[in-house]
Amino acid sequence: MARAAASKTRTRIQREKTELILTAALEVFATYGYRGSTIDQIAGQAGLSKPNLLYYFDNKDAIHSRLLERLLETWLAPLHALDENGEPITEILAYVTRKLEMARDFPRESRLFANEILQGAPRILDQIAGPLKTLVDEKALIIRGWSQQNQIAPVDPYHLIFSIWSTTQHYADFDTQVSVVLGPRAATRFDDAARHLTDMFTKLLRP
Amino acid sequence: MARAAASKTRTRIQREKTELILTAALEVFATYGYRGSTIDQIAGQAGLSKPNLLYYFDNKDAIHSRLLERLLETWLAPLHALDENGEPITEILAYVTRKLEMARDFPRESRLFANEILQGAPRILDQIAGPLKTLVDEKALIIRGWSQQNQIAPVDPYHLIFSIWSTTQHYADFDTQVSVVLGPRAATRFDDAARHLTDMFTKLLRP
DNA sequence: TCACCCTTTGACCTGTTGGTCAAACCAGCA
DNA sequence: TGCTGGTTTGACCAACAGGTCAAAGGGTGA
Repeated sequence: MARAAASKTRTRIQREKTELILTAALEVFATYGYRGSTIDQIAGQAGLSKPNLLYYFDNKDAIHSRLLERLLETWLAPLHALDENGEPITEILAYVTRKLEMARDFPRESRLFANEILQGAPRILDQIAGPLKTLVDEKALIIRGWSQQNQIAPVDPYHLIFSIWSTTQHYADFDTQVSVVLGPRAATRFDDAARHLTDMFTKLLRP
Repeated sequence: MARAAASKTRTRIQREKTELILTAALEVFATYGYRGSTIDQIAGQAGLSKPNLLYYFDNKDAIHSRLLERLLETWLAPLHALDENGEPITEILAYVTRKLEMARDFPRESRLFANEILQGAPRILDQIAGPLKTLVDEKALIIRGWSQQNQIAPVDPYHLIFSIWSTTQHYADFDTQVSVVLGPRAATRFDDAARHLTDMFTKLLRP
């Protein structure tokens, strides 16, 4: 077992190198998926030798797992923030906006997640079936309540959430395609997307 | 070079085995991506030995390339069918429906495509920048025309198309997540999605 | 039926990948 | 300044992956 992993990170160097490795690994895993990525690639990206990297993490899987742990928190935060007591349409539009900002600011996290789900979520199925599903169920109930009180148009809350996830994450996961198709217009893709999605979900939800 | 690849497929066995291999490879590549898949895996899935598989295809890349070639045709067909002379909203909703049916009936093709784009589209960038972009530009022009003639509400045609792609393909690419989150409701996910998306795009486009 | 060519396979080769280890190296504190 | 324990590395290993090849096995038309 790697020395540094035997106990909680304590020295300055350990903190720095661990972070360095995770950043490099995020880049690599997000692009090639777990099986498509190699330790050498990650080490190279981090500017370390392979044995040096393995001094900080027990093995390839440990790096990946650590990334996924962190990911879920970040990932669920925006939905968590959806407030039952806020103005319904404002709340949902704010959620859309936050998700789109995450696609813009954390595209690698989005791709890491996409890769994992595409492969059948072998390593995070528990988290999907547990915390994620719980949170979605909870928020779906709130949205259904808003529907029933006629504060928003009648809508299937689950498929609404899927629509928000898919449309926003598309700008991270399929950025290659989006940018090529848009050509020069790609420069303003996130602003244009914000306008488009705000418009779309407003029209969908207005009672 | 593989014997069978030297000339156009001619014998019965060649036709059958080639098809068998491509089907197996689609399954494997769609799940693990190019680098994450092995020839042994594909051979195993097809019930063949590795050398036997390599008798029909020169190498791993040849199998993958063949799949991608076929994919683009299938992939662009529904958009191609969008008819300038049809009733605008009907045409676009029909496109949404067709795309959703493809997500339901050809999820592996969708995932293969998603995997390729996620990795930066190294092997189909030309096709994206060429035929795909050309087709999208052409159809975007039609949609813009409909907008300007007030047959549909003003909308950014490119981002409309992205929304259609993302929402429909989500049900193929993220099926693991969708099914887990929906739980027992998952049984009717495609019908529910059809209703939801029809509703959403109708409201978006109605002038 | 038999020859011919298509098909299949076991053995093998080479490069890659995940991972180990002992030894060298270095940072910081007594 | 000299320990001491954290850090780094080159060399190495076993398993795996892509791909080759010669030889054996079959299907089918003459």
